[in-house]
Amino acid sequence: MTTNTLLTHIHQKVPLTEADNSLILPYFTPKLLRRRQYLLQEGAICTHLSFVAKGLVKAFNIDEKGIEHISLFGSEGWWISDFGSFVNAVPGMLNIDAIEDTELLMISRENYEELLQKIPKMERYFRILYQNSLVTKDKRLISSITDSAEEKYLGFANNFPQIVQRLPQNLIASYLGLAPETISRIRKRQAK
Amino acid sequence: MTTNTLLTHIHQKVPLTEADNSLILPYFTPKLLRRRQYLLQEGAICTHLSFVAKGLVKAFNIDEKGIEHISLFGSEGWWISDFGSFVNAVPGMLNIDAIEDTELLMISRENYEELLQKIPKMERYFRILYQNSLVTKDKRLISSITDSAEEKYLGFANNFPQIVQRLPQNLIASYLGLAPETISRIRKRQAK
DNA sequence: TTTTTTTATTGCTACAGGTCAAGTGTGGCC
DNA sequence: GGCCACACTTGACCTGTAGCAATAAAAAAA
Repeated sequence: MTTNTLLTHIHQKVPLTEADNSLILPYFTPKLLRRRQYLLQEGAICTHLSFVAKGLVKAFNIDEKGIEHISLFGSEGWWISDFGSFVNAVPGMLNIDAIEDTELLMISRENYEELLQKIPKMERYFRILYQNSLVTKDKRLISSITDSAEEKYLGFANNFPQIVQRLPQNLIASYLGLAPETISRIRKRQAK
Repeated sequence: MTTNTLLTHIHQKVPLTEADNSLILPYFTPKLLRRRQYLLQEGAICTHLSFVAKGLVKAFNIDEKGIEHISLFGSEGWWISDFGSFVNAVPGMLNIDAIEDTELLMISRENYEELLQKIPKMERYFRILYQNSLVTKDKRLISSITDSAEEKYLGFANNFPQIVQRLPQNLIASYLGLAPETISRIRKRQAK
């Protein structure tokens, strides 16, 4: 069941009892997303955090030239949202849509706040989750400033071997801030 | 007093009583850093989180070519550490040193863990702190991928007007992933 | 103050990676 | 099977920004 994925994921960070489980689950609503379907569009306020139980989604913004910049992929076990918009309840600039058919578990801002207040373990869970996310983002930031195109691609392919296979390379390019042609040339060089 | 800066900062996110204050403070140790003095060097395990009560520090890594890449500045009210190294207790790749004479309040990993367990308000404080940091880092990441050199510089100058004044432009360049000459040319263009 | 060190400016040149365009798969689907 | 839509490849060219070097200016040290 899709809720198991979530509970397992939380359990990895904070031990949960059966009682905890049944306390937590009512805060979440399941949602199915079909390939290409939008979860969020630019300008809207992001009202939910979404846990990806199955599938693959992407979050991206569109610049003045109309070019998509993917800032985040979400596959099994990842959370996805326009976090800035969610946290501050302001209109965001991110779009989120599904790359594959996707199963989500969503929690609204009100439920999120209540969950954190009522269940200290969940406050702890999110503190640890964010702690780890920060470490990951730091690394990505350093890579985006320090690394060459080739290093960026290889680093990504290394860190997310499963996901790379499921993604067309133009999406990888967008995520890494490279042109699709550049990825093509890098792959060619690698295949030597 | 330097501890006031910290308590005020925490208080902005979670209300504290006088009793809370005196419960929290013993977990921290003050430390003075003189200009150019190192707080942490590459390869070491980062054992403390440091709150900057006064002054200015920078965190940076050094690439194979010996070039410094600044990933973070810390001035009054900011936390600084090699977070990845701190969280996972592994050797880090960041150096931290003082740009100005600096007053820190430091907390060790053991004290940090204990503080979080014993004082739920502090668990909450750090969850909120990390939540906000994530939003900031997301923005920075998008900027580093989407923006031109000029947009990066102007965005930074806009977001941190106070800090820009205190920084030589080669450090700003390093932070933004640009050459110092590029900053110089941008400033010249702006001055038209 | 004078000296030394650090930082900033500016012109010239080089190159990584972007852009454009044309051509080549390749898989779904009527 | 043939058509359409995408994704990928490859070459030719362009451009923003880096790198270098020499000089000037400013800040720190003595």
